[in-house]
Amino acid sequence: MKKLVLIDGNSIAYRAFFALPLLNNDKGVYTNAVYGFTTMLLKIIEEEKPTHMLVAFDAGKTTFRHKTFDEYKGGRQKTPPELSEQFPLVREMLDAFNISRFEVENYEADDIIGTLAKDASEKEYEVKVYSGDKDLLQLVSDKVTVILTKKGITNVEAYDEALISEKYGITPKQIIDMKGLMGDSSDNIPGVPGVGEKTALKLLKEFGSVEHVLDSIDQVSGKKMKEKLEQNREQAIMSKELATIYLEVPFETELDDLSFGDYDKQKVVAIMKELEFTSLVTKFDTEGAKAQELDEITYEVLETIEKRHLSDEAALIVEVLSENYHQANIEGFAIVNEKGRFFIQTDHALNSKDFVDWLKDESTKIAVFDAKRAVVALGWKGILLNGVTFDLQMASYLLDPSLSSHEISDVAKRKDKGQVQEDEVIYGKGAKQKVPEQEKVAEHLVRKADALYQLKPVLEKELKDNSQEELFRELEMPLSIILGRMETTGVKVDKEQLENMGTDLEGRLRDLEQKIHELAGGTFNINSPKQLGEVLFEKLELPPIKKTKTGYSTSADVLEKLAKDHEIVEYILHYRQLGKLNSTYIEGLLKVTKEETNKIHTRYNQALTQTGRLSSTDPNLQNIPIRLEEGRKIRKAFIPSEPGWKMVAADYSQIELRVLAHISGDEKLIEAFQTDMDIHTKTAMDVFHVNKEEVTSNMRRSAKAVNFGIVYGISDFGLSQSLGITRKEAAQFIERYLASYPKVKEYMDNIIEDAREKGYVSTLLQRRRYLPDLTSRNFNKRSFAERTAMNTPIQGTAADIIKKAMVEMSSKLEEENLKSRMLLQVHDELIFEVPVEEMETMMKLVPEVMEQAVKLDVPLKADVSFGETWYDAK
DNA sequence: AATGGCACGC
DNA sequence: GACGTACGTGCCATTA
Repeated sequence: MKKLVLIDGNSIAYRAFFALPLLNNDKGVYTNAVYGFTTMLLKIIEEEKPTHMLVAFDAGKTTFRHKTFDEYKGGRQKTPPELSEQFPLVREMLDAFNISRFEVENYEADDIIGTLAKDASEKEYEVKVYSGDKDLLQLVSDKVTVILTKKGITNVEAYDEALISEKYGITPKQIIDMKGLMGDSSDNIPGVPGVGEKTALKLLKEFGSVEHVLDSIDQVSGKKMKEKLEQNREQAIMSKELATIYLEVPFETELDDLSFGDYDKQKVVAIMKELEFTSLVTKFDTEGAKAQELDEITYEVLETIEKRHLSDEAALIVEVLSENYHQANIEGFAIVNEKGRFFIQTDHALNSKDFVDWLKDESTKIAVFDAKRAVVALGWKGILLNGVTFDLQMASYLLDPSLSSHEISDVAKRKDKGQVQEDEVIYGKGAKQKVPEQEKVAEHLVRKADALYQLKPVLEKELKDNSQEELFRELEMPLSIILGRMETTGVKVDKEQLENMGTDLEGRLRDLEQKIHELAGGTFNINSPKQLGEVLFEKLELPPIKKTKTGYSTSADVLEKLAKDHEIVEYILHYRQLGKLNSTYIEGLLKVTKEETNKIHTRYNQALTQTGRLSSTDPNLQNIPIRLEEGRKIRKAFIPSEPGWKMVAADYSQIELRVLAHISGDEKLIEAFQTDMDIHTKTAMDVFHVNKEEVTSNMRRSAKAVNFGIVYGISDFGLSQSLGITRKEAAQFIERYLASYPKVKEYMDNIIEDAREKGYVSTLLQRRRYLPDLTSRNFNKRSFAERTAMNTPIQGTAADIIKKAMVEMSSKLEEENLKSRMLLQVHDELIFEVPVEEMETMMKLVPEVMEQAVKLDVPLKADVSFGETWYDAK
């Protein structure tokens, strides 16, 4: 069946404008109304799947209604200029979607919609009308549904005859009579004074229409009402006339002209990108992006790969599709070099001695995308890849870590080199991901290799211009290989230990659950914040301290405040704590432990964080509990993979604050570290102006929180939260801190100024972070950017340092022929497994290498310890 | 499949 | 005067 969707353009744009905050893109163009409008369009297209579509706009200022009543729509607020300027963008978007739009002189959007709705229903179309204006309800029939915006923009309500009758007790046609009686202040339709919705509906239920009410005034109850109706006869008739949608608007357009479906997705995406609707682009791209038109590319599919196809310099694609590349399939290879463009099937490639030898050759210069992925995936198959000198992902990340994607396709577009489709277009995503026929894969891989080949010199030049060559070549590239080796080595877990802990936890969780249900007087899901909120704040009537956007907050800090009010709370907190341990750590870790070896192989993401830190996934081994003893026991399950070996852990002591002392040059801080003082006590002494003996545990706690704030760039609000004090007090704390360390204050001020001028901040080893928001007019954005400017050089330099230590540590292990293995990195900590005979060496070597990784004006300090398990290495 | 709330580490 | 306030990962519940 044919389906026509009619959209009241002005009404939806208005709704979107007022429902959304005033967004703008980086060119300062306001975009909230276009954004809302587009969201609505996408939703309509997806849900309604219309065969025909039209957006109607109001034309000009005067319409035929002004002849009837020249004050029609009088007193209306002028359209805000921030909205008016968005209408051309809305039209542009509609054109990209190939959606018909028009306006007709002298008529309103309503009339166009009414006329078409009538025409279409006569031709047996299903008609859906989208608007925010209740007037349109008069169009509802068995063929026509009117969908009104309720709240926001995508929250809507569909009105059919039944719903109108249920809500108002009248027919759609009587909506006009209702308006005639009650008027409409937004359109300046007068109606009958003193008659509102209630009275109008009552009258209509009794008399049926405006005319019948007026004919039967003597039967209307109430003297006052009779008088009013009598006095406003003409006004009521006129109001009804004004509210009536005109169904005979003259225009040429035929329904067939409104067909919808065929449009240029690239064009839509282009506009979305221009307006910075990134979330919509991703959504839209994956939903329906058709293969874009690309220029042809020539390549050979090689069955046997020989020396004549290979050369010292090449771009290589090792296509590993699964997100987790450990023991993963390789879908194929592509090579682009001066000899041509080649695709090779995986089995052909790995069976070719020439090819495998070429991969192993250390003297080649191979460019890849995501070196670690390629090396690790090949490594699991027993193939060495040794000649990688360029990783496009890494280069793009170092040049600008804030970019949301460093994918070849995106870098290619950004730099306008090569034509590459996004992987998602070729393979799909989620459950629908699949590998298409070989021809498609071959072309895609070749295009990627080709782009890589072209992009390498471009990004190399940029790295050089940024003085980031060394960071790239000497630090991150070697580190990626080292991390790959750590991941492949994996860390052994004592499964039985985990399982036993799990059994214990499950028992205790059951007991706690029972106790909680008892105290609550009924069963509910404690894991559901919604249900928990109802129990605590409604059933038990505890004071709701904080709200979230969906209901009551039940977070730990709220519960802690409630603990004194009801016994149940401490049980819930305990339940949460144990539940977390069981689901995330016990079950989570068991799930990812490799059966045959009892090893866990995490993956580090080296091209993600804005500061230069690593992150770890699948599982995340950088957030294994330590703070509470209960959780810390999880670490007992991490053990050496060889009998008799031990775990060795070394962590930097206060590395960030030492970095701060170095870059600020603050004498007091430097001295504190040179004499290896307890830095939090020292801070307390300086901030509270007391001597060492007078520092109370509370003073030290506050000082520690301030130091924490410095390291992580938190706001006065953040500090107030962690100390449980007011924002003002927190701000004073920070002020006093800065007054105590004037050089730190100077550094903070200077770095912001410097970053504003240059547009970015850098770390010791030239890592960069751009901060465009430093000049934002938005106070929040600007403050955030300022804190980032102060914090990133500190945290980023600390990241540089430990990375450098890792590279050096790796060389040392190799040079000295040590069997010890580096296993994990947790931001300021390195974990090794070490054979007994190397214990002495390693206990000395590891902290030495870490402490000497860079030379600062303060000493670096690394504490090292060992044990049978990670837990014992403390 | 996406979003929100919560909690873990640094 | 309000905004919404280190980052990153992963679990569970809820909703679409």
